[in-house]
Amino acid sequence: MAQSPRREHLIDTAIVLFAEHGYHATGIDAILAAAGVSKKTLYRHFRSKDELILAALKKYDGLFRNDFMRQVEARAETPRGRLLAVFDVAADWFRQNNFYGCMYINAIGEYAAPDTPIRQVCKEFKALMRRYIENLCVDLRVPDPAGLAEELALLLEGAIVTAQVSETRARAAQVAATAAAVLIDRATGAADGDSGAEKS
Amino acid sequence: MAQSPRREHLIDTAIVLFAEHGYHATGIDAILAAAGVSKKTLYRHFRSKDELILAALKKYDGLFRNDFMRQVEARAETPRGRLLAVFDVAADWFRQNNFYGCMYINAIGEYAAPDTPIRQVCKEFKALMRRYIENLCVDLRVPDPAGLAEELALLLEGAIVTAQVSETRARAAQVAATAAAVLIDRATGAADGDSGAEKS
DNA sequence: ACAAAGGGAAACAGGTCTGTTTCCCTTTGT
DNA sequence: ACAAAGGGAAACAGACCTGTTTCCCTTTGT
Repeated sequence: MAQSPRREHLIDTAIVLFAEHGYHATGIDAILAAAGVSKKTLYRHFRSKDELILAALKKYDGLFRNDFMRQVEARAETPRGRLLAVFDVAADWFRQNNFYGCMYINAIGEYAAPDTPIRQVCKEFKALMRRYIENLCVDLRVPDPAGLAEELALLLEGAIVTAQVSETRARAAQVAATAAAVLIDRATGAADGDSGAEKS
Repeated sequence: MAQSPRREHLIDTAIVLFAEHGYHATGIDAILAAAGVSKKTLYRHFRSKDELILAALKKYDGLFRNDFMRQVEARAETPRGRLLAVFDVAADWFRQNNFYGCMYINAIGEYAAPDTPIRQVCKEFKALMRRYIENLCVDLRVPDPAGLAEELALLLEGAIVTAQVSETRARAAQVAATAAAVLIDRATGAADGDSGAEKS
């Protein structure tokens, strides 16, 4: 199925190293040594390092989103439950000892030039994540699902970055989940003039 | 008095280049050429490139936070107004054509190793920003000012990152402001839904 | 069994990186 | 005016970068 097992292995190795050390700081030789493969093989499959970076970002996009959605859907049935589960899954992600933030955010930080393929892939990833959240919001039947999705996506991004910088990473996801619950409640219940202090 | 005008000019130039191109991708020579200064001068003032990076991050921390707070305080008088003004100021920041995201987030992306001085400076910056927001929340006299500050700080981080990736950058700040108003209302126990998210 | 392709190891080319040093020309203090 | 320091230009060292090429050994198809 895989075009070439060596090609895939190379991409998988590159994903790990790029995630941990960044893109400029990760030399070709480090990837080759980690993958146990020679330069000749690399340049048979990829024209340049940039092409390998692109392939890594594209493959990780599929892997990550697929895994993420699968976990969210395994944790809750209702739309509201799933929206909150997003932040539980994020918390698990943050707790991994090989968590180095979002590969795409980090990539954008190193490749700021507009209209490059790398930026394009990063934008697509973020758009697809936001769209996934939006689909959950649509199931919620709120008046403005896109608006709520934008807010929740913002919280998720903030949690990712805060977890990356912070010492206590899971805390970021918890804070985001708390705020998300408030925003969801407001979008679903508080449309009419409900002034009752109904506690969570 | 600045210790040395050349030293400061070097740091200022480095800030601009690091912000736009990142840290590994910005060579010493590029900074020297942009500053119109020779290597000898650089290595008279800094032992290494890392030390220059550190000096740039430390100086920018002061410049940015000072400017940010000044603008927030110029825009509103009340605690609530100032909390919302945070996102207006952010919107103006995002609109600048030399906006390349947060220098500290980008730095963390390139320097993931724990317990390095660079990471330390980044953590301190984020902590100081969060503390500034927390002080505004204390003035709001909400039951849990620290908790609200964490949520608002998360929104701000999310807005920064989203603006960095997105095409329509000011939109990110607007979404964050909308969500922030909801969170603030909830924390203050605002009776009805729309209690005016005006600034000024 | 034997030819053809795959691929590892390593040399190599040409750049760029950080950091040092040399030479020489300003500027400045006295 | 004159010595001392500051600092520009540029060569240099040594390392690392990407990407190419050569040589040789394995694997595989027939």
